[in-house]
Amino acid sequence: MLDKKYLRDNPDEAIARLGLRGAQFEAPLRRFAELDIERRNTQTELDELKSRRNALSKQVGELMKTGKRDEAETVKAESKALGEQIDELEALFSALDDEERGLLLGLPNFPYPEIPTGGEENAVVVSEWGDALPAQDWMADQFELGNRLGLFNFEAGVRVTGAGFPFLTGAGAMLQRALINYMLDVHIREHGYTEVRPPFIVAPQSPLGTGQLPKFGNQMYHVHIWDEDKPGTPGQPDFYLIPTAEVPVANLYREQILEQPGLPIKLVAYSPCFRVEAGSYGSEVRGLKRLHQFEKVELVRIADPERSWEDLEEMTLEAESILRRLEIPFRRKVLPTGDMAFGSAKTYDVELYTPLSGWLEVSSASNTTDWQSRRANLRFRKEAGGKPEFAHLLNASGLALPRLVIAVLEQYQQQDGSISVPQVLRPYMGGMELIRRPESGIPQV
RNA sequence: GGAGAGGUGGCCGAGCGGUUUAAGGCGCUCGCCUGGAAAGCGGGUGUGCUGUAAAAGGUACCGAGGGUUCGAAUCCCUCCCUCUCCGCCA
Repeated sequence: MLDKKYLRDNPDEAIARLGLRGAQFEAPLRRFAELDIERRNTQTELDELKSRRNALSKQVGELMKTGKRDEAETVKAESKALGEQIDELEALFSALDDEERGLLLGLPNFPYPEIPTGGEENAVVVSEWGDALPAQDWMADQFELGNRLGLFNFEAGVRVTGAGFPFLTGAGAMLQRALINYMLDVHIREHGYTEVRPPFIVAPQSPLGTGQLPKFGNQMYHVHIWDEDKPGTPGQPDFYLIPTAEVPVANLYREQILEQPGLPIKLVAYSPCFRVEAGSYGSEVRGLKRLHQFEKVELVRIADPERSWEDLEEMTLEAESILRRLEIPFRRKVLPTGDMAFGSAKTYDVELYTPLSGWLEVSSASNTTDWQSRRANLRFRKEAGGKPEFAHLLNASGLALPRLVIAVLEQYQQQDGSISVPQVLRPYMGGMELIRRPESGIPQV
């Protein structure tokens, strides 16, 4: 959510800044300006009426006490009339206030000044690391490798749930678990994060705080509690499955004022992620590239506004450090204004390189500045007795798993068809050095 | 899921229709006192909106929402949550 006072005082600047996102926000911003004036005038008037009613009511009390019943009745009548005016004005006020709030909830964050404008094609690669491993004739892609080695089972996933919900099996499941544990350990032990195990199902207030609601509810799975009285007519969703751990973790301190918390607060969370991901199917997203359910280790920082841009740089490096340790080449892009998430002021995407699947996004690191914290009403006090101020909220995947698994499979495959387990993961896989086709195990069909 | 109790300021806790601008206490803070400190005494001590150059002031908030009333922390309705006991359960 943007700062009302800023919008009020700098309407043209606000229009120009949001204009950088491509879409037109002039109309809602102009409407906001109108509403804001009307709302405030209404409130002033309303407060005045209430003040008078309070005085009259007090007067009634005194008159009753001193036995002046008739006079009390007169004042009562006056106060009642006032009350009717108040009710009317109150209705107007809440209509204006609701519309204003709705408008504000529908506005994205201001982009950071120096980032490129335009769509996806304008993303700028700002750094690259590692040497891309060229594809060889004998190499197989992730889908074939996984099937051959019995690492996952897509058909079974379709049977059990539907497309996009694969089983990981055998060494595939172990590899995934090893990566999760390894990444958590790196962030906890070396980057100073505190681990959080969040709820995977959240009430609507939480995605409202992070910005998925009210505009993007159709990208999340809804959970309804069965109501005997009105089966089949769910109405308002009761809960959502989290699309990322960012949602519960960024809401950890929602509605709180943190007293001299010593920012940044660094949180790392593993979670499954559920996304509807309408559209875009076919061979391009075959295998593990795009799923309805995937897993992720997520970094969240609650930052001091004065140094949140440094926090963004640090977090991106922390995400990238996983790839360095696994010796997987990657590059970093700055997303242009038109390609950023709604709440982000600046986003880096980290893409790893795989021999057969090419560049794949495995992390997205964003500074949402005070946009999310305003929605979530997350504040802190820098010094005792000081004014509460909105913290900055940042998030970065550290990292998303399926595509990381793709990279490990494709890059670490051997000519004999096995996959060599990356050094750093071996302790997490009981010392396993090679993933081979199991001679015995569960049937694959 | 059943029965009972309860949700009040940073914390404890009173209030159960009108001197509540929420008693009292604790904590915090400022001042007085003191050589210094403790004790004691006195003042201050929330958040949002509004307002202002800044103040002052106004208004709302006693779990949430609605209702009754001239007036609601207080009465009524609905919901949420916490605690105790029972049941069920990984």
